[in-house]
Amino acid sequence: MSGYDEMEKRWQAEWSRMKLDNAERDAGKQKFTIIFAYPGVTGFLHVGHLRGYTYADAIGRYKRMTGHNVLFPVGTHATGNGAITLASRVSNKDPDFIDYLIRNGCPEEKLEDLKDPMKVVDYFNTVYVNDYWKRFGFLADWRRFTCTVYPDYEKFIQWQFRKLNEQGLLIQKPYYSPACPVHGPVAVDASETDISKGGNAEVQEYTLLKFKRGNEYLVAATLRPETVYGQVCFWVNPDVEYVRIKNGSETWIVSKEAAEKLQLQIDGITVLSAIPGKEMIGWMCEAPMIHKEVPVLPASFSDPNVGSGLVTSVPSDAPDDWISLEALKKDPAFAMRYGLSESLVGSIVPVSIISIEGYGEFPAKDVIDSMGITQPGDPRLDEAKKQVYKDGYHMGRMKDVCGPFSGMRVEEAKDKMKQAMLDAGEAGIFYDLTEEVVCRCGMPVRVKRVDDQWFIDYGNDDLTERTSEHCRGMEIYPPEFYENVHSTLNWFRERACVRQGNWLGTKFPLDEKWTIEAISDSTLYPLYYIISLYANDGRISPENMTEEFFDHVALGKGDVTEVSKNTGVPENILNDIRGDVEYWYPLDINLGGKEHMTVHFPVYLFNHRAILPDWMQPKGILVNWYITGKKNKISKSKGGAQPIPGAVEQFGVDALRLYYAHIASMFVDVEWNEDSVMMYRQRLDRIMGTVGELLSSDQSDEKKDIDEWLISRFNGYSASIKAAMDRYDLRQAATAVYFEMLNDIKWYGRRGGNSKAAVREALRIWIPLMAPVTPHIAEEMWSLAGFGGLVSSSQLPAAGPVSGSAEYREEFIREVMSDISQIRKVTSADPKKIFLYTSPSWKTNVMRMGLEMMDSGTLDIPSLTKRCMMDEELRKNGKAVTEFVKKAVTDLSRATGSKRDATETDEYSLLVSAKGFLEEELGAKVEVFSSDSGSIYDPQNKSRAAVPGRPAIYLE
RNA sequence: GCAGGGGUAGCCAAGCACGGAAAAGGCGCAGGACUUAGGAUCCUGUUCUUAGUGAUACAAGGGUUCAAAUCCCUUCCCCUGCACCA
Repeated sequence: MSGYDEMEKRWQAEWSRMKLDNAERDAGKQKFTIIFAYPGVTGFLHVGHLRGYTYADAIGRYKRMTGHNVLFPVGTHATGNGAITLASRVSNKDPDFIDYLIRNGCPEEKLEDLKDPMKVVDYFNTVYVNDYWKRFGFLADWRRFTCTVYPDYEKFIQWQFRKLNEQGLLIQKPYYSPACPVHGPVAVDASETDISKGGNAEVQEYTLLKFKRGNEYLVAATLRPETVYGQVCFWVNPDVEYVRIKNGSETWIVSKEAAEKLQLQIDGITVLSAIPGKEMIGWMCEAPMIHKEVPVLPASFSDPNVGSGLVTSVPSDAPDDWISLEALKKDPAFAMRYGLSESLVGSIVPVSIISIEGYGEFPAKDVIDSMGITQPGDPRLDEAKKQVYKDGYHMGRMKDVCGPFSGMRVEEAKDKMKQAMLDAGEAGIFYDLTEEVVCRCGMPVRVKRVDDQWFIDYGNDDLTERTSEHCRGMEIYPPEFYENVHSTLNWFRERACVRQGNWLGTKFPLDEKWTIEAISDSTLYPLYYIISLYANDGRISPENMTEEFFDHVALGKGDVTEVSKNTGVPENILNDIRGDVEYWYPLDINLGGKEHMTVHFPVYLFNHRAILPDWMQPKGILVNWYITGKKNKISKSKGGAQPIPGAVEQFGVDALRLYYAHIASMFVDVEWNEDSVMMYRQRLDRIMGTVGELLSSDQSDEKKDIDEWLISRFNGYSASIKAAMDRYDLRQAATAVYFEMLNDIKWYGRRGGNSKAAVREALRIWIPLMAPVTPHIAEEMWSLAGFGGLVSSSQLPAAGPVSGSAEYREEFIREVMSDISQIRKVTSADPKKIFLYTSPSWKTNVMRMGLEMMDSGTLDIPSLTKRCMMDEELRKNGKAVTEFVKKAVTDLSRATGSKRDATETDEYSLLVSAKGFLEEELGAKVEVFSSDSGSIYDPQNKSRAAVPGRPAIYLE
């Protein structure tokens, strides 16, 4: 129990009472609009998610305190089948899931409700807003909250798609998508939201090779159509039952499983009859492209679930083929069992077709040999296959035996040969998943052809170009993303934007049998936060939100009176909305997790560019990396991380916020670690304790040097922190605020600083700087200091002047102390007396001359020496001067600033004034001498080592 | 496959974009102070060397430069994201 609960809630209530969270248009103030990419409603969030959100709030708060009118709206994304899945798990009384809900604080009586997907959405919306964002002290404009499945939001999305259509950016074409027979298209991805198995599967394109035998075809599926010139035989699994199928006018033979898959991809396929694999062994069939008769041989590796279940054999470049052929040759008895004569098997010789640097005639053999694989079925064959494939693809060249493709690079030949066979009717295309995928409902997921799939045409050159161009003028962090966002935009092709099946989401306006897919309905939405305000309080309703309405408020089209008449929205409301849009748009910052670099951000940019005018184009993007779990990622679905309410209770909100802000740069992943958060908790305790002491201790009105130092330092921080915050570098800012400034305050006290005025001035600088990241404690201390008002609504004071000399003088003292303790350490002595000798003034003079020459660019050892020797006084000291000049010149060429200060500081009186302090700190008597003065106590002649900025030291 | 990031002290992590003083800050560790029993706090130290102002480091190896963790090249090793998943 942190005990901060009460304080946090008190200030949150106060901010709310003062309406700090509401964003209202104010023409006299510069606006700043920021959002974070809203989360999907898929369950409880964990501490990792708050990282990005916290950045957004801290930035918003900082902007508020630097003269901006800030709009920071939030929402959620419920499109998809997440809520449906959750609801069905509740309906099915899935014990794990029920337990998960209860454990995360869902009241038991709520469960009945959650059988309804929309209630699930509502429930989690409440949790996100109240338990996470409000609890974290965010100053978001809650009135604008929206969710992608709200009827008004859907109107907006439909409008957006009409606009895309007007631009000619919606296109239709066939598409191959993983689909469940019951639920339609499903997402196959590592998070396994839609599916229960096979998250790593990918859709792969196979080339179907047709091997003619009489009037039917044995159909093999291959990933390597470029190897057809190396075909020497054909593999059939003798233990598998295959089927004849009718495809148009042709009869094909494939595995039963493949037939089922093909039916989803090719119309009119019917199964004719079964045929055991055994029966086919020994057949001869004509290989495509090369038109040679090849024998059908038995192979156990031929899997009915993969591809067509039949495999063409290219031993030269396929390790499986090579090893299986070898095995067959070595075991004539086995071959005989299938009626294969030894001479037939023996006559099959691999054909070398691809030359790859570093490989011999038969790449497959080379890999097998180097990996030490000796028989079929070795699990490493998979790896061997990948190796040969990869090297062949990138470095390979087709050999002379490859007809018209001879000499081509494999990369190029692959497509050309595939196309040639397709054109000749010798091949087909088939899509399959790389591993078994099972839907949440238990049905197998297969690749299905969808004929009239709609796409958004992100491949459009003009759009890509204009979007890319706009990005050059944006503020995009990290810089790497600024650089490579262009290649991401270029890489984008058509993207399927609608889907069918049991999904929550907006109906596609051009054809309502489709539902708009989850990424596509979340591209232009920041704009909707401006309008949602009016929808949420009932000033407008979904029925009002026609195309004309959005054209007017978003694009400024049409005449208000006319639009008002047609939409039923009063003119003044239309004017207000339009005015808000003109004021708040575009977005200054869109903040999202690193995955969005290739997902949301590109489409966000594209859609803005496609639909909205120049002045509404986005200004900034900020990407945050993740908080990860130990070893593996913490994830929403799999859990493993601390629930947010528990963490809040344990550490307090501000400690968590500071943890996010400071633990690492935004652009690296961080492993979640409770001890680290605790450390930040303690640091905040220390700061509050220190400030409390400062406020309660007796202070004087007396002015001291150290006061000037403190204020100078704080002014310096104030400026550098603002600079850091302007770059959104919260970490650097936090280092200064929570570490360096505290250290300085401590040093100030140690040096005897206790001026009431200086302390108050320092706190007026310091506390507001804490407000963006740790607003609750900042507010608490602000009020404790009696500064009046809320620090959260105050403005950061302008940074005052920095005194270089005050800071140098203090640095000088610290270095003297450091040198003394250094000497003490090496001598392990415990001196009773410490003698300090400041530099003789002739050295200071030499240094000054050096600085002058440096300024005029004429500094070097001989010139400075010469100049010194012209001086009567210096010449007396000839040898020492030459030596010092050497040193001074090297020093000066490294760092000039501190040397300049050194020549301008009266070190003797500075040390004398610090004498008391030094004696106390060092626990010894301190004597200060100037090397210039005639009679000094210096038994070891240490004083000759003294230089400006570095007094000599003698311990005794 | 496509695209991108990184290797700095025992650990985390700044700095590298605009090359110029062992390299911020934190953690950990060691000593001390304090005074308590707190997941305290405060000092000091933490590459080596040395009565200090010296030497040497930034994955490895080359190069450019008066000067490189920072720029260029090569090699090795890690990591991340990738479209109907948000």
